[in-house]
Amino acid sequence: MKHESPGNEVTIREVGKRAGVSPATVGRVIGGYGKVSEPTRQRVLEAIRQLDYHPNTIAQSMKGKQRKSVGMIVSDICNPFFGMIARAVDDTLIKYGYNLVICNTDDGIDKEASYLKTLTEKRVDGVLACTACEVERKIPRPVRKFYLETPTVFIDREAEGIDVPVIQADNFGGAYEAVVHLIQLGHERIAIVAGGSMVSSIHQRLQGYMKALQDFGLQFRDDLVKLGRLLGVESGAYAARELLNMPAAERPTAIVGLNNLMTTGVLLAIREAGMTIPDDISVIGWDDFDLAQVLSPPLTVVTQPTYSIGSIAAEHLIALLERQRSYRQANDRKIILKTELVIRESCTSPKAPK
Amino acid sequence: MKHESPGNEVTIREVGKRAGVSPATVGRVIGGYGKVSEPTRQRVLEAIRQLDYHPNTIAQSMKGKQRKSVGMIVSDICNPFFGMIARAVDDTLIKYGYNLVICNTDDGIDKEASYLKTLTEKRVDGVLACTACEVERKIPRPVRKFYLETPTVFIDREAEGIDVPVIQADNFGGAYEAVVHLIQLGHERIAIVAGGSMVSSIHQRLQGYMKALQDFGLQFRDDLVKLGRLLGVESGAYAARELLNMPAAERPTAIVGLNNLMTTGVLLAIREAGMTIPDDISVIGWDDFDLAQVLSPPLTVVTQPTYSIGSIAAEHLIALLERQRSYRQANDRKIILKTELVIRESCTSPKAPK
DNA sequence: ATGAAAGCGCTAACAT
DNA sequence: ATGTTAGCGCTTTCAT
Repeated sequence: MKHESPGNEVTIREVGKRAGVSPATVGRVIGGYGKVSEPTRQRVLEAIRQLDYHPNTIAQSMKGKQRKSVGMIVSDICNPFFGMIARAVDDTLIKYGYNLVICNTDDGIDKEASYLKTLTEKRVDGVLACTACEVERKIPRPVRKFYLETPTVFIDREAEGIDVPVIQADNFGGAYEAVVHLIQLGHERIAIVAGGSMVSSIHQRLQGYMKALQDFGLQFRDDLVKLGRLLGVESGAYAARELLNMPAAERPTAIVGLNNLMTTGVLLAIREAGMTIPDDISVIGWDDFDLAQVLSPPLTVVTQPTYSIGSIAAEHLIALLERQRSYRQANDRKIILKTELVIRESCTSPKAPK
Repeated sequence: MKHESPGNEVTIREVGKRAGVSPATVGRVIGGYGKVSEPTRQRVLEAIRQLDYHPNTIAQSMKGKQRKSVGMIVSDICNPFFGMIARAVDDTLIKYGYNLVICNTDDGIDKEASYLKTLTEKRVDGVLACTACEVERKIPRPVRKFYLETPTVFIDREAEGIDVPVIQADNFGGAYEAVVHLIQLGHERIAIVAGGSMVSSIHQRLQGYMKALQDFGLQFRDDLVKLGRLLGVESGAYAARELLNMPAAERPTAIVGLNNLMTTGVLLAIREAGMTIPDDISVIGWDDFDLAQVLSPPLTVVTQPTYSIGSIAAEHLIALLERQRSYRQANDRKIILKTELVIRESCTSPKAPK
């Protein structure tokens, strides 16, 4: 375990000694500032090579420099949606030399608060957050304070009264379109299965759902809206089972899953119940995935440009960090990207309409 | 943008002033070392609260302390396998107060080398790596050097001549079992679709495949082993198409996909070709996933204890970091976890056995 | 063009 | 029990 035994680290000073120059000069060549003559420069570079010197960014940070790292708050990196976001973010950040610190909150606001605390202590330059803050729930003081004081870009979700830029999909529109699609097919009892907590994106989707019902004169029934206790496949299956166990006359003829985990759960429950899609029940998922085309039948889904959401958010944060004024303007505080309804074969008209 | 404007940071010194004590005393209370009287301690705590002081871990690191952060090398965090590993790792690390820095290499050794460089510069305490190093390929000097000098635990893959602990599944055994299953069903032309590069875990699976063929007196045909160019669904589909386009007498009667992306690609290609599973062709996947049960037919897969691999690796690294000695012993340098063949309905006996 | 020296915020002897 | 002081490795004036 020779790594980092205090004291044996190669420093700027030793490089200087080796190259026959002062530490300051070495600093200039590695930092690329000030003036260094070409021959000196080469000698220093050679010494760096020989000693296998690596600048200590920790020490650099001490002199007011950036840490070149940003934190990312997600519910769960296992979830392909967040995986894709994280990937997009990392791809973008690395172009600017930043590293990504991942924090899984499971949508728990306390876990989020705790991660935020360690991120502050680590003095990350900024954060990208799929916050666990819920609609109409009070936000812990330290959480609000953190987001207000630290360069932050929200992803997918926003939080009331925390005015930072947010990049998200058109959740309202996407849900509206999906529900209208079902209504036009003749469905009148359309259920929604959402998981976890009442985060802003889910809230928006629910609003889109309700607006569609309303626009088409359909009665809203709150027993058709299932909010799983947690965000997970099993939770989605549980909710779907409740729906499927209703008496035939009340039972929904269509279900829309508000995220991929919930949708998987719905699919599981339908198979369990021995029902077939779309003959017995129509299904729409949220977020596309490769296997969707391979399911029998191929699944109709609402797609959002997940990768773009991540990369735009990251670019936005970088702009904030490099202090570009233009990004503090009101008109790009909120970027909403279009969703798309990809119609495959999991929806038809209900057997006995009405 | 008031965050971190140099100079306005609340320091130990201001806290001291506020509490009427020296900076050193403040350090003692936040660090929990040395002796502080209870009243003083309370005054300091109060000052910390009032000023909303947060210790600067960057500065702490300067005094030889740990950074409390570890890097993690993966191919692609989007891949559910790596997502799950990352999740397990983060869950474990956070218990010990460490944070996780994610690095996506796309299995490119140069990208890996470049991330390793920034991780050294950031002086992470250690790293967990699904290395991109391939079997029988030379490893860049800096990469080998890094792994040898930095506390490292390999995950899923190892690298020749880099003697660090590794946690992995029984790739050989898992593949052997899957292939024997197929052979016993009567298959004689069994294809393998692997993606990306010849990383040690894939190599081991291939060995298991070959051993099974050999043990049962089946001829190895290298046109039945497809190594996709990249690791991705499309690459898997491409490979599978080549297999399916073979003349019927040569065409494989079974395909095993060596990871979830490849398997998805195989499924896609089979559907495209209008073939049905398992009547026209049997399929086994690697790595289980929730939707596997919902496919028609439900997919037979080789499962590995992914979460455990991640958490064991993380625990191992922590032990290396905090307890050093005991974990440097030979007998736990390599931990191999059992796989399991989950038999569902995607395999039957081939229609016209020879 | 290069060097000397003063910190950045904190820890850890060493004093008192 | 608490204060003083000297760095950690680097950047950055200010001299030379």
